[in-house]
Amino acid sequence: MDFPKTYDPHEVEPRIWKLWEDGGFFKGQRDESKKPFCVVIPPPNVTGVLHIGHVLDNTPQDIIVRYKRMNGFAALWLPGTDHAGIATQNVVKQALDADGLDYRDLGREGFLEKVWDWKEHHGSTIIRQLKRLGCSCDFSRERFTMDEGLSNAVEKCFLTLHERGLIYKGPYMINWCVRCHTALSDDEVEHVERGGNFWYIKYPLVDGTGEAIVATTRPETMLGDTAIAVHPEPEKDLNRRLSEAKAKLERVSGSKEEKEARADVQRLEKRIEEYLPRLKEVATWVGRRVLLPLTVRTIPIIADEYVKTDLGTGMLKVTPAHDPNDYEIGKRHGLDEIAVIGFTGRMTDEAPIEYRGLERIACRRAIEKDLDAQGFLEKKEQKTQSIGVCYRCEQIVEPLISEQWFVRMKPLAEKAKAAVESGDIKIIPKKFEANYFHWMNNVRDWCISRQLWWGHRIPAWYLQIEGEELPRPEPKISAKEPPLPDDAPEGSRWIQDEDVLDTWFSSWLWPFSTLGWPDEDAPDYKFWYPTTWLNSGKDILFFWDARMIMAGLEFTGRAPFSELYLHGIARDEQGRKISKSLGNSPDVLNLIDTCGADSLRMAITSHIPAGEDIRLSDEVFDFGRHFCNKLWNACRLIFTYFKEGEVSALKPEVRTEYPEDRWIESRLQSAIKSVSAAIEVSEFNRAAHHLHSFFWSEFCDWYLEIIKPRLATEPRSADGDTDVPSGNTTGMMPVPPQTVRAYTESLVAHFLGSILKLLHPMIPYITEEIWQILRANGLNFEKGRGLLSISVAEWPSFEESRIDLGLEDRVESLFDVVRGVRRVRADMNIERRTALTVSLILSENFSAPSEREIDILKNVGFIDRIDIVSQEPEGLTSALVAKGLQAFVHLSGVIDVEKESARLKKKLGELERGIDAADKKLSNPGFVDRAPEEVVRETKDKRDELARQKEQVAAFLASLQGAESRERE
RNA sequence: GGGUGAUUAGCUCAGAUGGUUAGAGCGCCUGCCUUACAAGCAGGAGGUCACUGGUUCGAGUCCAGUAUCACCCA
Repeated sequence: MDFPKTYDPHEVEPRIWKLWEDGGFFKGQRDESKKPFCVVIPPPNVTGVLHIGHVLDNTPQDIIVRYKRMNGFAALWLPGTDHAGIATQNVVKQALDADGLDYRDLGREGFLEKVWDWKEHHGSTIIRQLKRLGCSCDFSRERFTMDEGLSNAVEKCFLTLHERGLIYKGPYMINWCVRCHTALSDDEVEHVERGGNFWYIKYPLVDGTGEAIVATTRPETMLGDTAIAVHPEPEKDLNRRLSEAKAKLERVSGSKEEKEARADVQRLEKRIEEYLPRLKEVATWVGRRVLLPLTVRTIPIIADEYVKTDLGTGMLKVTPAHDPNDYEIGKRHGLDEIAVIGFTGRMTDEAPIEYRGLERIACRRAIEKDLDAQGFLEKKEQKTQSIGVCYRCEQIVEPLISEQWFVRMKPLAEKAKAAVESGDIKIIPKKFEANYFHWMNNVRDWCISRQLWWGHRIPAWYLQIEGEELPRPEPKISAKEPPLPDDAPEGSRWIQDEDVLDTWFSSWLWPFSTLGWPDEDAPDYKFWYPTTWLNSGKDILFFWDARMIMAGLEFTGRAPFSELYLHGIARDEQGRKISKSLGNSPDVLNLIDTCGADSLRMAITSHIPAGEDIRLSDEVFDFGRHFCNKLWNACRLIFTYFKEGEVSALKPEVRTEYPEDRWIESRLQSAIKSVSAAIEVSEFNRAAHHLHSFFWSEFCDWYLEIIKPRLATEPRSADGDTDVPSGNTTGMMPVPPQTVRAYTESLVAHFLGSILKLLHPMIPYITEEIWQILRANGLNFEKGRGLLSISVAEWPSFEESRIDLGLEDRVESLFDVVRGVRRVRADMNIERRTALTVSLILSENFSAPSEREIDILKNVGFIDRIDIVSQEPEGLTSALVAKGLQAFVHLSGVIDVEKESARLKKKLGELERGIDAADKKLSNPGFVDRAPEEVVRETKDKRDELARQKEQVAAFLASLQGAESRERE
């Protein structure tokens, strides 16, 4: 097998996926000898197609699952989809529309058949696409919220809640979407600012002695008015408001809020002066009646404190059937609820005959015209207002009263709150706990019925007695049709509730229903439940996560997962939410096609801040692309040295005579430690950054450059004179004699193997492809199953003993010399082929460089000659200071003295700043007395080192100027 | 109206438990097609850490307030 010049994800990814699938590496195995680790996928909508949100959602899951799998856990990532009631019904309806069919003509059964049909043919799109992203789910366990097992779970859940008195049915003001024909939960209503009007309508007192004037944004609802409300004690109320406003003014006096507060006080004073008499007058009207314009009805004037005294006319029309606040007022006063707008958005038969059947907005226009014509319209003002629209179709939501099913949430919330408080469930990042508690403390009952056909039908049955016009209103709760009562006459029957349950009512059971619950003996449930870690978008913390916690505790008695990881949502470059309607979504499949799944994953992983939103741009994607390219090419370089024969990648001992080996080994250990730690606490961006910098800036930029000559020039066979005696190692194991080349190859292979493994959870395809190429060429990276696929290879283990900080320091000093030389070259425009000589002066604690160290300096610094000297050399030099040593680059004939002194002066400034900072601390008695001893000592050491360097730099500067004038002479 | 969060380089973001001269990628400037990579290499410029106070020997980090933005809820 060859190592292609470029990585072609389009060709590689399907091949690798097949390898994984054939190998069955992602199948969850209930291995009692291993610790279980289970993640259930947040089920994507069955109508879904892969978009950037899914990438954000699934990449972290795959990273942690692959990581745990490599760490020897019995890992299971359980995939599936939800049935997405409204969305799916809409999709199928539209498909039928396109064929010229009306779903209503098919009837409920016929329509559902079509939906199932659609699901069978199109429903797995998103699941197929998850595979393209590289998700290591156990696809043999794919679940669907409408599966038999999950439907049983829903039934069981409903019946149990009903038994426990936590489910009830009742009239309720719901948000109704006249287009989707269903109730929307509060969460499904979006609030938008839109232009609108205030209509001022006159309601004459029936005795003709005056008129009430009310302002409304929805004049068409006046047909359903059943009262006019005024504030009972306007004077008291206004004075209270005024004194509060004054108190506030006092409080914010002097701040920027003062202006606003002062305006508020003035507004209230003016209101009291100009409008209070009128308010007091109308307050006396309570109990009288007004004529409802355009109708033959009269309605009472009532007193209610909800009416605002400081705004508008101080009179409020009350329409209990069409406004949530009015509904509450109506309840308090026992008002009639007259529904003049129906579920289709058209006026009902309760409206006067000329308006019946009109669409609500058309009706509004007709009402305005008629009011005006009959002299009931006082005026009309423009006003922007916040209105609720359906999150799915953006139609204006209509508040309507209807019979709905509810879950009592308070009792469930108590336990769910406690689970997070006690730490049984950890929310990551922790800051979201505040949101969680806030929601739990203010939880409202959950309306779970939806007026749809597609979904779990509510298991409630109404008895239709033969001969009676309507079914009995009291339902019987039962999974199956109950037997008829003995006394029911012939022809009687049970009618099941028409409504279905909210889709979230099945997804809140997902962590256990997918594992076999309610069968508590189901093997998967026993082994993997409770699950370990759950990922979700922060936007569905309440929709889904909080409810899952409630359901888990209520039905299984256990928290459904122990860690809840929340990520942000995707935005475009301008910071706008990615949405279908804006059309600002990147084409994910196209990105995968052209750049590869790994590039996308790496880009996302390294850019997603913990719990914050991610701004996507081409630059972000480039980051991942560049990284994969770099990895590929580095491996290709290494491969060119390997391909001649078999190399053992089994961990060799690191020999002492190669400081670069010990250095990179030490750095690798740090990387293993920090990457593992970052993944353990779900900080994936941190893991990505560690790997990026370790691999690129250390492994490639330094290590590979240093060892190239060792790989390229040393003979492969042992017949040269390069044998190294055994025993000269840092480790315990004796090393058999081998050539330098063979030793280097196996060492590099070992490093490479570790790097590939560390990267694999983030970029699975490319690492697997490289693993396979190297394996096919005889590299025995691993024993056992890991040989077959890196996805089941063993995660590198951290070995503290291989970290050598002293050595890292020494090597860094050598690198500083190289960096300094490069800088001199760049500053002075010295070509690389121009020979340079460097003199080194060592400080006491820096032992003489070995031959190998001198070689390294020469090779990567392109230095021809290095002398160890004890005194600053004669002649023009550029001087560098590093920790433990000074270096002089001989520059007679090439130096630009001006540039060089400018550089030294700048360096001097930097050092002085550091010394000043340290001095400031050290001269502060508080610091010396109170700071920890260690910190003081470090600061002192630091100061001494900087001072030493400063002295040297100052001396260089002086001698540079001296030498220059001497040369000039 | 209530709640939560954010504000660090031109841009996107890192900066555990307060303690080196605040970092990276992209972009920018200079020089390089050096036999893995121009999607690259080497070097460089660029930040009074939103503002004002406070706590502390010491604040990008903790506290209070202000401003701006975002999200959630009403």
